[in-house]
Parts: sequence; C-alpha cells; structure tokens
Amino acid sequence: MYLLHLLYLVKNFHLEESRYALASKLYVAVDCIIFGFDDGELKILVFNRQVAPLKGMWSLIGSFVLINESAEAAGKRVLKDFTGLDDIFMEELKTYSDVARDSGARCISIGQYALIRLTEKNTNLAAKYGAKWFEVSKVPDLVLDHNQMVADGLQRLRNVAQFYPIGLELLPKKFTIPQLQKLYEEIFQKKMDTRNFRKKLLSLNILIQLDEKDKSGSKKGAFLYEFDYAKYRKLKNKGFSFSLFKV
Amino acid sequence: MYLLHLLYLVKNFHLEESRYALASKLYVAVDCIIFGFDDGELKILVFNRQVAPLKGMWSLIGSFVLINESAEAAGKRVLKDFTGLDDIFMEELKTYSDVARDSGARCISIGQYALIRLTEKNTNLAAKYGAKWFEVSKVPDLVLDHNQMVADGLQRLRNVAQFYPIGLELLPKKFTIPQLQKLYEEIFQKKMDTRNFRKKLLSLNILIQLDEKDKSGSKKGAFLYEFDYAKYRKLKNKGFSFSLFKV
DNA sequence: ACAAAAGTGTTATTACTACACCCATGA
DNA sequence: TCATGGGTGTAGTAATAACACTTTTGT
Repeated sequence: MYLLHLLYLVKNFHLEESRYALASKLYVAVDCIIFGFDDGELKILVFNRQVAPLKGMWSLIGSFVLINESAEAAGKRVLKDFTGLDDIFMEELKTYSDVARDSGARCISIGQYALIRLTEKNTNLAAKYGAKWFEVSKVPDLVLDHNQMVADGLQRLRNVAQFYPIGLELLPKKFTIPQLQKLYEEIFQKKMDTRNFRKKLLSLNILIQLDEKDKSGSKKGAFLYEFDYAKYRKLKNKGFSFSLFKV
Repeated sequence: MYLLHLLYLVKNFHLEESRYALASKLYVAVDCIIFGFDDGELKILVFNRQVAPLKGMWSLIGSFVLINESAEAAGKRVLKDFTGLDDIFMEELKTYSDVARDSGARCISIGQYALIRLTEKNTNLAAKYGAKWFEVSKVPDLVLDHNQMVADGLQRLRNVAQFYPIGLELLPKKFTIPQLQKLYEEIFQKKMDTRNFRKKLLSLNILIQLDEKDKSGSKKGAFLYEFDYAKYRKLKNKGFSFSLFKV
C-alpha cells in the first residue's frame, strides 16, 4: 500500500508542469456542520469516532477531498454517506488552514454547512453511524478546530437566514407558521410577536396556504403552508430581499 | 531540483500517520481579488504574466499556499509582495475546486478579496509588476476561472458593504461625505439622494467630523471625516447594524 | 368546561422617499 | 461674475413595534 502510494506520487510528479515544481501539496478535507431543527431546538449533528485515531472523541463528519472530485462533491458525498440524503442544502462556510490545526499532518479543511429536514428516518440513520444531535448550545468538545467551525457555522446561519429564506430548509416541505416562528426564535434567540411575524411573513407573498392542517402541535391545528420557490426566485431577480425583521 | 522535491515527498510520506495514507494531496493556491477606488471608479488589480506559462495573459495575483503558512498568511504575503502594503482588509471569498479548473495539475484555489486605499504610491508599485487597474465592468479575459472569481468577489463586496462599513477600507482614512457617496453609488450602481444619504449616514453617529476640508473635489471644499472604529465596534456588539439603505 | 395553541386589528412611532435652493470659493 | 460642487429641511408615505382577546378542539 505504501509502495503504491509512493509510486503514484512519483508518477504524478513527472506529469506536472514546472510551475508546480516548487509548491508543496497539502491534504485537503471537507468538514460538514450539519444543522437540524427538531423538538423546537436547533441542533448539530456530531459524530463519535469509533476507530483510531482519536477514537471515542466527538467530531464533525468529514472526508478528504479526492483527486477526482470538487470540494462540493466531497461534501455531498459525506452528507450522502452519513445521512442517506441527497439534495441537501449545503454551502461553503470557510476554509481552515492554520499550520498547526491538525497535529497529524498539514491538512486544510473546507468547512461546509448543511441544513437538513429532520425526520425519524434520518435521525435513526445518524444513530447507526455513532452520530448524535446536540442542541447548538450544548455541543461537546470536538476534535481539532471543529468547535470553531460550529461557532462560525452558527453565525453564518444567522447572517444568511436574516436575508434569505434558508430557514425553510430546516422544516418539512409543508410547515405551519407557528413552526416557522419557533425556528426563527431559536435561530436568533429572540422572542417575536405572533401578529407582527405573521403579518410580515404573509405580506411577502411567497407562501402557499394549503387546505390541510397540522394537528401535532395543538388541538385546534394550524394550517400548513408551502414555500413558493418559483415566486421567490422571480422576486429575488427583481432585487427583492427576504427579510423577516429589521436588523 | 526535481530530485530534491522527490526526496521531500518521500520523506514526508513516511512521517504521516496511517489515516492519511489513502488520501491524495492537492496543490492549494490563493488568488486575490483586489479592489480599489480611484477616479470615482471601482477597480480591480489585474496582473499581466511576464513569464511562461500563460505568458502575456491577464490573471489575478496569487500563490501556492506553502507548507508552513495558513491560507490567510499566503494571501497577506501575496498582497505585500505585489502592493507593498501590510495591514490590508482581506477576507476569504470561497474556494474554487473544480477538478478541471487548472489544466496543469489538480489545484484548488482559495479566493480572497482585498480592499486597498489607492494612492499614487501603490498605483506605481502595481505598474512595476506588470499589474493594471481595470474598472470592474471592463476586466479583460483572465486565465482559468479568474473571471468567475471577480464576479463572485464583486457580488460579495456588494453584499457585505450593505451591512458593514467595509466601503471605508477603499477610501483614505480621512474622507469626505461626497466621496463616500460616490463610492456607494459605484458599488451599487445606483444614484442616491445627497440629502438622504447624509442624513442617514450622520444619524448612525459613527463619523468624526474634522476641522479640515478637502479642496481637491471642489472650490468650496468638503469637510473631512474619520470613521470612529471604536464606537462602531461598541455599537456592533450591541446588535447595531451599519446599513445605508433598505435592501 | 377547560386547557392549550391558533389566529386576528389598531394605533403610535419611526424610518424612508421625494424634492429644490443657497453657499463658498477659485478661476 | 460665474461655474462648480458642498451643504441643508420638510412633508407625505410606508414600515415597524407594541399591545390582548377570541377561536377551535381534544380531553
């Protein structure tokens, strides 16, 4: 195995143009900050390493970026492997490249944050891989600089959610207005007025009210809504900005 | 030279822990999207390659990330080398990691955007390195995915400038209100009303009016102001947001 | 019948937009 | 004296924030 790898390095080295000759190559990884919203709480998926090295420590899930894939593809691959889900909202957060961040080897990591719709199915899936959902304020000590990644991811989520409707990526496709309000209250750690929230939200005209009600939250039941992506995209192109409250 | 590099690879390979054995290393570069504001125009510093490969082509300036420096340090190093300036505003934009983005070798690049205060001194410096300032709408064809980087950088500048006073990084430390307004009009491609702009700006209470006037723009002269960073930081910690107009 | 969450209107305050003229000065 | 850009105020409109009660329904 070692020999094969070495041969690969040698072969590759000869193929490269001279302008690369002086540069060093680095390990490049992706790490995923996966957010979920469940039980009225914003949570992050953390992973308990079941193999050495760092066995037993909590960590974000990640992977090296392979030679034949982009960082985005690597992120999607990781998400698929550990949640079973395709088609997840994922965006680059930032890179982590401190020289000493990984004591094992010089390795930079591209942090990506992802928002997933929590259902029983994928919470179970997470458990299968030794993963666990932690409330954002109760994330344990993680390996390397992963706690920093979580902090940065949370801040980014807040910044982006203020102006883009990405919060909806955390809710089921059909959701109620009280659910959405709770989500925003949780993201921004701030109570909001029900009447003002509804009024502002509905005035944006990007929700479709359905005929169904969700009765899981109350006896009366709350109307379900869907997000009108097509309409939102049209408005966005005209310079419209989704914003549920003053910054 | 080749032999030395090869020996380095071999040596390094043995030092690495087994968990890295299967991963490939990649070239990691930084590329800088350098913005400047001069002559009432928002400009980008572009570099004409004077050596092979890609001799004669326009390109952003960049460098490989060396084994003993962070990406941020690499960016600062590049800025220092090509502008002679320390202490420049620089922030990570995003990574570019398409497999085929660089035909020479598998290489990812971390785009960083920087804002510099243009003065005669550093415009000259740029010229020395075969660099040239282009108005953002007139940037020529660049190598690789650098035009994409410019487009992304510009969009990011707009997004960030809407809510943070980074525009001030493009002006001299002492600046006039008409200068600032022109800058914003240029960034957002939008004429603004002088009275409303002033009123809003001054109501934020983060500018210090000086006793000097700048007479370069008119016979009457315009009062110079300084940004009150300390005050801004205090306000920001309290949740204040710098925003000069509705989104 | 009552507990628990859903849903609804009005008013005061604040922020925004639109708009036109005088001022100071150097040439 | 005149051309040039700097500087100022007001009024109409729109957005926001503060506030409490009724409705529905399962138990």
